[in-house]
Amino acid sequence: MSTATLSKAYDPKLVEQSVYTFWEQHQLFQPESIPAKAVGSASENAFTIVIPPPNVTGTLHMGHALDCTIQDILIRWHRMCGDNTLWMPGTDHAGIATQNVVEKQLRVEGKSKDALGREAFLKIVWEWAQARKGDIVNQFKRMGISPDWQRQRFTLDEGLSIAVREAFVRLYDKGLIYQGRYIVNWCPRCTSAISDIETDYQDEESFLWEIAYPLSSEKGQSPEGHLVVATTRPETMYGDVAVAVHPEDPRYQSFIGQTVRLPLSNREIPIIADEYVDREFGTGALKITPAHDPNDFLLGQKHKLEPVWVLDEHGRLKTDDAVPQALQGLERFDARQKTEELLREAGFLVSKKEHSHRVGHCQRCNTTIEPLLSKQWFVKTKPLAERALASLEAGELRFIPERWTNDYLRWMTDIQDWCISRQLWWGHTIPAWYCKQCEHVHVATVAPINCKECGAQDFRPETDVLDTWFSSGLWPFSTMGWPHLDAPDFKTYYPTSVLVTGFDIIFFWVARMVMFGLELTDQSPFHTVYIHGLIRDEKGQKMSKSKGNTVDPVEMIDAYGCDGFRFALTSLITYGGQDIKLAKDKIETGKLFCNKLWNASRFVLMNIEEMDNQPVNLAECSLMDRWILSRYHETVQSVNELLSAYKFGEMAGVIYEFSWNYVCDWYVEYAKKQLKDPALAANTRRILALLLDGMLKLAHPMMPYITEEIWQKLPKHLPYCDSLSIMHAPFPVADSTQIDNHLNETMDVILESIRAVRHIRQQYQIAFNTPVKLVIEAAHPPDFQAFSQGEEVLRHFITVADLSLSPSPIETPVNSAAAVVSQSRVFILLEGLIDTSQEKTRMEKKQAELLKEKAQLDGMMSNEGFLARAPEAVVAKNKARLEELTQQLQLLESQLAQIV
RNA sequence: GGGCGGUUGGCGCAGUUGGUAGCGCAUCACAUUGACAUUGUGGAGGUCACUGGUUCGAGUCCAGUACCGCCCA
Repeated sequence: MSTATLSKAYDPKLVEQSVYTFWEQHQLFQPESIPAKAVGSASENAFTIVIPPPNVTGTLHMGHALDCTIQDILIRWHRMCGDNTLWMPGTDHAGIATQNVVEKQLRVEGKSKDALGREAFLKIVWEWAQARKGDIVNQFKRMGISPDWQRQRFTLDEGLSIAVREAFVRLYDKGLIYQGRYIVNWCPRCTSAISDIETDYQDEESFLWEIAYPLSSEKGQSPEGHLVVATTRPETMYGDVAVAVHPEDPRYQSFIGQTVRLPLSNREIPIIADEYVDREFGTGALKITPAHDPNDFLLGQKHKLEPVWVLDEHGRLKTDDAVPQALQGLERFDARQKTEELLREAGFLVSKKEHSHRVGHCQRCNTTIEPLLSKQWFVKTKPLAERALASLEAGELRFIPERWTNDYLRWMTDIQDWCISRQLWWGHTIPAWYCKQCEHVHVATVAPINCKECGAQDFRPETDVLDTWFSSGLWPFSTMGWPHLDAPDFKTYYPTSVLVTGFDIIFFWVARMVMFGLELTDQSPFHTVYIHGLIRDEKGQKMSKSKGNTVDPVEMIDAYGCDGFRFALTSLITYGGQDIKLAKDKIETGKLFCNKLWNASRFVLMNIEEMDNQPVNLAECSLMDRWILSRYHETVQSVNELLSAYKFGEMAGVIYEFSWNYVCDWYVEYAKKQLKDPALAANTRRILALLLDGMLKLAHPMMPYITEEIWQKLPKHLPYCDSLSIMHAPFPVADSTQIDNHLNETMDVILESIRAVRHIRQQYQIAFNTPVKLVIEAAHPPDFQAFSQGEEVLRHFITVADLSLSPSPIETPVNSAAAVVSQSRVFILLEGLIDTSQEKTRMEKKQAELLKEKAQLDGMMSNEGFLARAPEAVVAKNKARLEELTQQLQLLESQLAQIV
């Protein structure tokens, strides 16, 4: 990165790796390397983001690319603003997901986790996770992001594990964690409990079986001597402990209090009455299976019925007296079929009707969930949620876009206790020990010595591990050294500033971080949650491995370059957080923009080699100079405002427009002329250098590589180029005194005239470089002033042979084509014959446009309501515009009159 | 069933205090290399889903309808 000349086209492959290596070598991502601000403490100036830690399960996808691009933009911007900026990176151990993937791999090799044993299995998972972590970090680096890799964390790290145990014990001691026997969502494939929100419900076409349960009592008055129950799960009938009917159901009044015998297993169970029963559903008689159905469990509790377990952890019918021998050991769906057959044969099956209902599936492996009554650990969420809600109300936390607040509110308000124990091996073991003597439970950060209950010294440790989201919930402070309150990072960087993530994990993750943060640190872990949309494919479909429509971000980076890719992503972000449909031609746009920036820089660098180190001399500036500086400061101002407001898409648009449509299209072209003028060359170089430096700095957060590469080639003697890297160079600050709206209007007249003349040139097929004679009638004084000031600019852009400017009305020159600009007429003198019909068409078209606008304005201005109620400024603006329009129309009419 | 989001030129999308509809891509014409053909110049293209309301004025606010998508039960 030393020669000042650039190659003809931007080649990201030649730049990205060496630039990233440069950043890393100088440890520029570490907050310690940022020059400290003159005022404020390290903590006061801190800006912190913790990365949503990706699962070590897999590879990064487009969502990660978007997520980390947004974070990198914020981080690089704040870093350049001199903030004490920390971006904490890391990965998540992803309990179930990782264990599943490794188990699957073992199966391919003909091994199983149970054969290996816990210790050997965990060793393999660790190796696997370490390898994946490396892959993920490499992918992240390809994205050009700048987190402090020195601080990288993993949820199973020693420090984070200490935090997990500490948090568990504190919550347990406060009664916010408890152990209890409840129905949980059980995945028979993962052989673990999972939480409510890890369960996805899908509509399934199934059946409703109606089964006759014979009355066992002699007092039975039913002619058939039985009660017909309806069920979607006949295979669980061996675990029935009662049949329930509605207390006011006239059909079953006489049945209440009697008993029935379970077909096939012959166990006797009571008929009970409960208002919970829906009389309209099925037969109105409900079998109660408390061990295997959540609603039945509640009814069972209410009626003090002892549950009977008939399904084991693999979803097979148990080898147990309650289950008929023929069915013992059968998988649940086989058992369902077999049960149906047996019932049919024995004459108990009354009917089988088609029925569609919603069935829970494991989010990780899609296995049908088995509701199972078991002993699990839970977080009592209500008190935690109350604090979380209060902090939202107190304004300590906000969502962008705001609408997510409602979703978050509703979920927090209607929150269920959270099942946190998992029957897995990969994860944080729950810090609990059972006394082998008296079964007393001890919860502590370290193993107990003596039983508090009976004094025994023999303990059985808990084998269950915690839900991954438990450790993720501590992430913003466990990564900072909590529970050590004097840990330097915790003191300086906590609470963090912004959390950037997708809406899909608001409940899984964001909500839990807020609850834990408030409970354990007394502070909201961040003040702003920025929620972005999902990346979809070009047809708008969600990307998924099963659909095969996933796009690998690293492949996109290989093909289009990282900066082009990042620009494209950023420009597609909307403030409302709309999902993003990503097509390749959009990324192509980003690549083209990089090339444009590269070549503009190439031009500037080629021309500033000889430059001095003086600041721009405003007194020596031409109209064009002052105009581009005005536009530049305008751009700087809006980029800063847009970043403050998290409007990334607009920021990308503003930078693109300024660089391409202002600097490249106009200023660079004009600078070519000024550079040849000895009186202007030196100052022009200063302006070019200033603009290039500014553009690079503005774009750097979004496009880190190309901006660094080019910036390094700026002359080192420039006062604003003296830092080691653009990363630590100060972000541009607008000088509002240089923003000149009057000047912008003047230039608009000139630029519009240039376009009008170009249009006429094209119409008459006058070659671009053929000099033309111009006559301008500028009877409107401001126009005259504008043309007087901008004559040089006009001459340069339209190759003028001769130009005359009149402050008063003139006769229409013979053989001329005309355009009306502002309130003036611009004539091009044509040597050949004027195509009057073409002229007429153009004039009439313009006339029609203006008349339409005039009609609207006339309507408004003759409306008394408008004049009375509209703001004065609007009325004045309309009045001025109407005057201008009238004038333009007059000019057009006189022009048309002479064409005939 | 409840909630949320979307419907704007051929395509993809902007448009937050209501004041004459913008951008990118594609398209048409011209330009052939002096930073860039990964380019330049100019043009064409829209009754802002529909209905009604509020207002001097609605893409923008309110109510309802249709279609598409997501979340929750």
